[in-house]
Amino acid sequence: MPKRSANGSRAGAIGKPASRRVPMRDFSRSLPMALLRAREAVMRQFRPSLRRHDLTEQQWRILRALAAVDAIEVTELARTAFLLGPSLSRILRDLEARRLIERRSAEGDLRRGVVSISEKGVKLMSAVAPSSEAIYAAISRRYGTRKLAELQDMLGALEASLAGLDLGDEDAKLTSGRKFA
Amino acid sequence: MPKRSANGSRAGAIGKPASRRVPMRDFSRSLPMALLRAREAVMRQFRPSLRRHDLTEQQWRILRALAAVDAIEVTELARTAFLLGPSLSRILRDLEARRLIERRSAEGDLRRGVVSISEKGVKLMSAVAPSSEAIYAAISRRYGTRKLAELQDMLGALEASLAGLDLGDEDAKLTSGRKFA
DNA sequence: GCGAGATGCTTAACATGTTAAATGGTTCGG
DNA sequence: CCGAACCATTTAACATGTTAAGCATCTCGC
Repeated sequence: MPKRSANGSRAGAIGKPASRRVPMRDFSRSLPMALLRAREAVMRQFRPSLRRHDLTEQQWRILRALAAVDAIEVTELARTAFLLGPSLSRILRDLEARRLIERRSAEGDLRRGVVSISEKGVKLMSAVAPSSEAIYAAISRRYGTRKLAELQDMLGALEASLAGLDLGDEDAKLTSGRKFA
Repeated sequence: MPKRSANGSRAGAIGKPASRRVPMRDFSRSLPMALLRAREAVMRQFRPSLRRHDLTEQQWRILRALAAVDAIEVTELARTAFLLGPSLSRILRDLEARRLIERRSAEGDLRRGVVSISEKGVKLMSAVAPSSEAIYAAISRRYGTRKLAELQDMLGALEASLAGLDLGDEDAKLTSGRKFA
């Protein structure tokens, strides 16, 4: 596909680094990037193990959440496994098809779905958990158990400090002012 | 702690919490979850602002990376913006269609693509950067600037400590190389 | 009871993450 | 030169993230 813009000219319009024109924090100091990179470094360790059991990261999160309780409503599960409704809905459909979970509806409220892990799901967890724990132990050893706990605390504190902050409309003040009541 | 045992729970009846049968770290102490939640808490602040400018998080990452340089090869950009090739390929196609970036191919090697931000892209960045910086400042204020720097350091250290570790085959040792059926 | 609104979940639509395969270009041994 | 191996990027296929709609059910005021 020779779709490229065949711009044979000497990069004419391409000027100097825009960083001089658009003042902006150095990319490497972006907190979201740091969190993303750290998480990816961690997940890279787990993914092959999950993959060998045909589990995605999210499916594993759901099974773990289900394994800790007897049964749980879908909305509550979404909160626990930190998944949005639509994602959870799709994943539950697949996990049910694989018979790793069981569903019914809540008594007295047919809107609510109640989910629980199946025996087959428990067996799968038993197969995965040992290696998962081993990997976690290796990470903890490598990074330092104490430091790891400290990191967890700081992450929790960050989350807590931003809870209910909602800065999302900051630039509304900068640009146009309030649009909504 | 009770040991895991397939104690033949009744079929159909939903048994007791599987946590008794599958020993596993408490879900709330999962490092990947903590990182995910923290990152989401941060990104939740930025997303509305980006959305007002019709930018996704990844598109913004790319523009930021491009703004810091004159031009950059696709592979290098993927590393900088921490995106996989296929994702980057799609996003560049869209950004080019919106004329926010410009592409050409490297002299002497037609395989390599070279990307740079366009004037229009720079203008867009100029429109977004102020609110982005304001949000970042608010987060820093709220969490503590010093603490934030410390967190960044610890995240970097975590990433570094896991670099080249690759525990992915840990459970191959545990399961004796059971083949997938 | 009953109809409007609220609630719980699912579906739709589009963008990205992820792995595998394909495409086009380059390099190098013979 | 020639073709095989290699390299950079893209395309393909499937799963999830994200927002908006859609459906069924429930609640409540009248």
